[in-house]
Amino acid sequence: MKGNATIQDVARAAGVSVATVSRVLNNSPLVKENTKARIVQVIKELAYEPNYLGRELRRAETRRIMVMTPSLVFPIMAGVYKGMQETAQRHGYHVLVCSTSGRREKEEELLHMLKTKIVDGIVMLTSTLEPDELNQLAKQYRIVQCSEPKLGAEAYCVTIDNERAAFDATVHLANLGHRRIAMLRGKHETSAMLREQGFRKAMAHAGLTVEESMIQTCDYDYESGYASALQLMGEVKPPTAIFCANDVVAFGCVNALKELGIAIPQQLAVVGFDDTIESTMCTPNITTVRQPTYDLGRLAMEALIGSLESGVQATGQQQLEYELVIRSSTIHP
Amino acid sequence: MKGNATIQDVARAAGVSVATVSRVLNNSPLVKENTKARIVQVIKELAYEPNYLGRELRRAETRRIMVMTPSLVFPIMAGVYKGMQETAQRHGYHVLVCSTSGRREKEEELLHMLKTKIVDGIVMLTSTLEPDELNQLAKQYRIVQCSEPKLGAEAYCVTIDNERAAFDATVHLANLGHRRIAMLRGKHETSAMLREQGFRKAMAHAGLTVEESMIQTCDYDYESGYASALQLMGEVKPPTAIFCANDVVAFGCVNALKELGIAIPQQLAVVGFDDTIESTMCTPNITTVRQPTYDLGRLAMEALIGSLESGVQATGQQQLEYELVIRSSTIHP
DNA sequence: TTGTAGGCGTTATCAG
DNA sequence: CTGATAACGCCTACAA
Repeated sequence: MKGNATIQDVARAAGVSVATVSRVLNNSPLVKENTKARIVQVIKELAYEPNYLGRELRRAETRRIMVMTPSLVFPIMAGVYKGMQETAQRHGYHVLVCSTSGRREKEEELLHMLKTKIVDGIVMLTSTLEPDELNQLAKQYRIVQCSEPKLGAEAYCVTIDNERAAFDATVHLANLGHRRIAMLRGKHETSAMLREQGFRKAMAHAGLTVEESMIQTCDYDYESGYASALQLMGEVKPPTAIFCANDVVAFGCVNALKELGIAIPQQLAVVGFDDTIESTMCTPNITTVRQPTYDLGRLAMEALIGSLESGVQATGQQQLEYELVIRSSTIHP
Repeated sequence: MKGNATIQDVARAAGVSVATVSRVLNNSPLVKENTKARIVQVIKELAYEPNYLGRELRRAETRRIMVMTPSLVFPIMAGVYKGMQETAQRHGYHVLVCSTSGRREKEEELLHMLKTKIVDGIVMLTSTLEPDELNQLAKQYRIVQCSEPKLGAEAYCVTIDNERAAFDATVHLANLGHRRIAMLRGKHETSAMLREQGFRKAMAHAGLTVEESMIQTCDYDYESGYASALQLMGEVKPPTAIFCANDVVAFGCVNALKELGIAIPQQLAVVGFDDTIESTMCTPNITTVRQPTYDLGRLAMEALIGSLESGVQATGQQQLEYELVIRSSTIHP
C-alpha cells in the first residue's frame, strides 16, 4: 500500500509549480482557466487530497472546535449540539464532540488537544477544573462555558437562571399544597448547587422547613433516580413531592414509586428538569423545566468563534429564559 | 495575547538545541539528567506545549481514530463507545466520536477528515456510501465497519447475525400463539433488511402468512414507534404482536397501545431490540435482543488498529452471539 | 499568470 | 550525550 499523493506529485504531473497547485486548491482567481483545468484533472486522476496537517500548521489554525461534554448520551445535549453544530458550520468551523465521562483524567486528555493545537478552542459543558485553573487556561487558550457555569471563572458562560428555575419549580409544588418536598440534586455541578439554593429559598418563602434527609445527592441517570426514590420513601416521614435533578432521574423515581403502589400525582408529585423526551415517555408525563437548548448551544458557539476571530478571550455571563412545563406528574388532569 | 512558546523558545531559554528538547519531549534516555532537568524546568516556566500539528506532520500519523455514528444519542452506542474507547486507549490511540445525523453531506465532511489526514482511520457505525464507493475508499484509507454491515463491502465488519436474531424473536412470538405478527423495521440499514428476512423466514417456518401491511418502516426513535403503533392498530385486522426495530421504538409502541386501552402482553405482545436501558424503564419491561455492545466496539477497534499497524486493510466478517432476553412485554409474569 | 524560496513546529539522521 | 540540518506538506510573499 503506497502513500497518498502530495501537492508535489500533482505539480510534477501537471508540469507546474506547487504554488500554482496551491492556488487552485484555494481557488485563487490568479490562475489561468487553462492550467487550472489541467491541474484539476490531475488532482482527480491521482485522487489527491491536501494534507491538512501541513495546511493547518502553516495557517496556524485548524478551524476545529471541541465541545467537551460529560456524556455523549445526555439527552439534554441533543438540542445543544444542534445549536452548536449549525452555528459553527455557518462560520466555517467544524465541531468535535468529546466526552469526559466525568473523569478528570479524560478531561485533561481533551484539554491536551487544545494545548497542542489540534483544536482552536473549546466549549465546555462540564469541567472538573478549579475556577483559577480555568482562568489560567483561558489566558493562553480560547474557552467558553455552556450551561454549567463555574463560579469564579471569567470565561464566557451562557446558562439559565438555575436558582430561579428551581425556585419556581418548588413554589409550584408548594402551591399545590405540598409541605414535605424532597430534592434529588446532582453532585458536583454548579447548577446542582444553585438549584438547591433556589429550592431552599422557595421552601422558606412558602414557610416550609427543609429536613436535611429530604435533600439527596444522585447521579444523572435512571438507576440513581430509582434508588433515591426508594431511599426517600423509606424515611420515617416520607415526602409528598420530589423535585428531581433531571427528567431521567424523575423517570426513575416515578417507576420506583409505582412499584411501591404510590399514586402519582395523587399521593406524590414529581418534577423533573430539562424537558427531554423522557418526560413525555413516562407515564404520567413529567412536569419539568424546559431549557432553551438550541440557543444555549448557539450563543456559546458564537461567543467562542467571536473570541477566536478577535483574538480576545470572551468573558461575561448570559442568562436565557426557561419555562416551567406543567404535566400530569404534579397535577391530576 | 501573544502566541504560545515553541520548541525553539525552549531551546533558546535552556541554552540547548531543539534536538535535545525534542529528546526530552519524547523521553529519550540519551539525555543527561542534568540538562534534562533544566529543560523540564524551562518547559514549565514557559508553559510550553508541543504543537501536535508539527509532530503529526513529521510522523505522518495522528494516532487519532474517528468513530462515525448516525447519532450521538443512540442508546445502544453507549456500550459500543466504551469498548472502542478502552481498546483505543490501550493501544495509545485517541477516539473522536462524530455524528453524521444520517446525512450524506455530513458524512462526506467527516470522510474528508480521513482523506486530509486529520485522523488515521475510521470505524463506521453507519454509512450512506455504496459498497463499491466504500471499497474504493478502503484502498487508500483505513476503514472498518461495526454493527451495521454494508453488503458487498470488503472492509472488516463485526456484527451479530441479525437475520437469525430476528428469526428467534419472531419464533418466540409465534410459540406464544401469536398469528398476526407485525414488524416495525428500520429504513435503510442493512440490519433492517436482514431482520426483515429473518422475520419472514420465521413466519414461514411457523406456517404463518405475512401481510404486507403488517411490515412498516420507521425511524429509530420514540415518536416513530408511537405513530407506527397507532397506524398498525388502525388496520382492519390489527396485529396481536409487534416486533420492533429497537427498544425506544418498542417503548413508543407500548405507550400508544396503553393509550388505546390495550393490555400488554395479554392482548398484544411487544418485542424490542438492543436491550438498552429503555427496555427496563418501560412498563411492562420489554422483551428484547441483547447485543454484545462492548465486544462489538472492541473488536472493530482492534481490527482497525491492527490494520493501521500492519498497513494492510482489514477484511472479513465476524459475528458475535446475541441473547433473547424475555420480559413481561411478551409473557405475563 | 507563474515560479522560487522561506518557513510553520516537529522529529530523525548523522556527525561530533 | 549533544548539535546541525534536512525533511514532513503546505502556503505566501516576492520576483519574474
